[in-house]
Amino acid sequence: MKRNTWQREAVRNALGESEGFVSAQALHSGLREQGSSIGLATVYRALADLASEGEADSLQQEGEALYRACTPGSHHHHLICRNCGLTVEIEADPVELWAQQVAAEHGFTQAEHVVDVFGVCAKCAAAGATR
Amino acid sequence: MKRNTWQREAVRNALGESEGFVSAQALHSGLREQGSSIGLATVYRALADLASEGEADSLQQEGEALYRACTPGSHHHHLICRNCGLTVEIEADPVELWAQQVAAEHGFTQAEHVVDVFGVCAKCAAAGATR
DNA sequence: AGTCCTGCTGAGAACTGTTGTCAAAAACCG
DNA sequence: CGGTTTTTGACAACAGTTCTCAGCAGGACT
Repeated sequence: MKRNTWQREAVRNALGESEGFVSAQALHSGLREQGSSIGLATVYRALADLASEGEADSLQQEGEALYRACTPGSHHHHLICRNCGLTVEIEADPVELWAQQVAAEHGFTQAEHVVDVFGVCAKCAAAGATR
Repeated sequence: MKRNTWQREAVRNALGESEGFVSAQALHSGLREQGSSIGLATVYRALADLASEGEADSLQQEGEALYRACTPGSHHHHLICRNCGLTVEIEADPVELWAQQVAAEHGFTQAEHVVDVFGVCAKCAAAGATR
C-alpha cells in the first residue's frame, strides 16, 4: 500500500514552487534550509515516484537529473531558459506526428521521443544584452 | 599545439566502426580486447575532443554519455533502437522551423533543441515478438 | 638524425550524482 | 491503542567521469 507522508508532500510542494527545473540536491538543501529534517535519499525516492506517476517531468543535463512539477496526464514538451531556468510548457503536436512518421518510415515501432528546446528568455536576453 | 597520436586515431576508428551509440567504457574495453593499451581517461578525453570538434555526437542515457561518429558539419538528429542501439541519422527540417517558431513566440532567443527519437527497429521487433 | 620542449598518456585516486542497506520511526488498519 | 508494514534517514556503496602527476613521445628546429 502507498502511504502519505509529510515528506512526500514537502517534496511535491517544493517542486511546485520552483520556477523551472531543479536538481534533487538543490531541492534537498532548500528543504533543509527551511528547517526540514528530510533526508537526501527520501528526496530522490519522492522525485522518482512523482516522475513515474506523471506528476513531474525529468530531464538530464550535464550528468544530473533535473525535475519539475507538471500538469499530470498531458503529454507536452518544454522550452527552457538556459540562463535562469524558466520553463514554459509547450504543445508539440506537429512534432508528435513527425516523430511517428519518421519512425514508421524506418521500420521502427513503439516510438518515443525526447524533445526539448533551450534558449534565452526575453528577460535574460535583455539583462545580458550589455555583456 | 594539437598533436596527432595513435590513441586518438584508435578512438576515432573504433567509433566509426560501431553500429550505433557506444559508451566511453564500452569503447575502452573494446579497444583493450584488441590488445591496445589505451587508458580509460584517454578515451574520455578523445571522445570529448571529437564531440567538441563536431566529429561525434553525444547523448545522455540513463546517466551515462553515449557517443557516435557522425557526418561532420551537418545538423541532424537520431532515430535510435532502444534494444540494439542501431542508429539512423534523420533530417528534421520541419522540427527545426517549429523549434525556432515556438521559441520566438515565447520571446526566447538563441534557440537550440534536443530531438531524439527512440523506438524498436524492425529486426528487434521481429526477434522480440514472441516475448 | 638528434635534441628539446610541451602537450599527451596511463594508472589510480578523487569526485559527483545516485542508489542500496538496515534499524528505527510513523502511517494505516482494525 | 496495538500490530503490521511501508517509509524514513544516515551512511555506505556504486557508477560514471574527471583530476593528478610523473613519465612518455610528437613535432619543430637544428
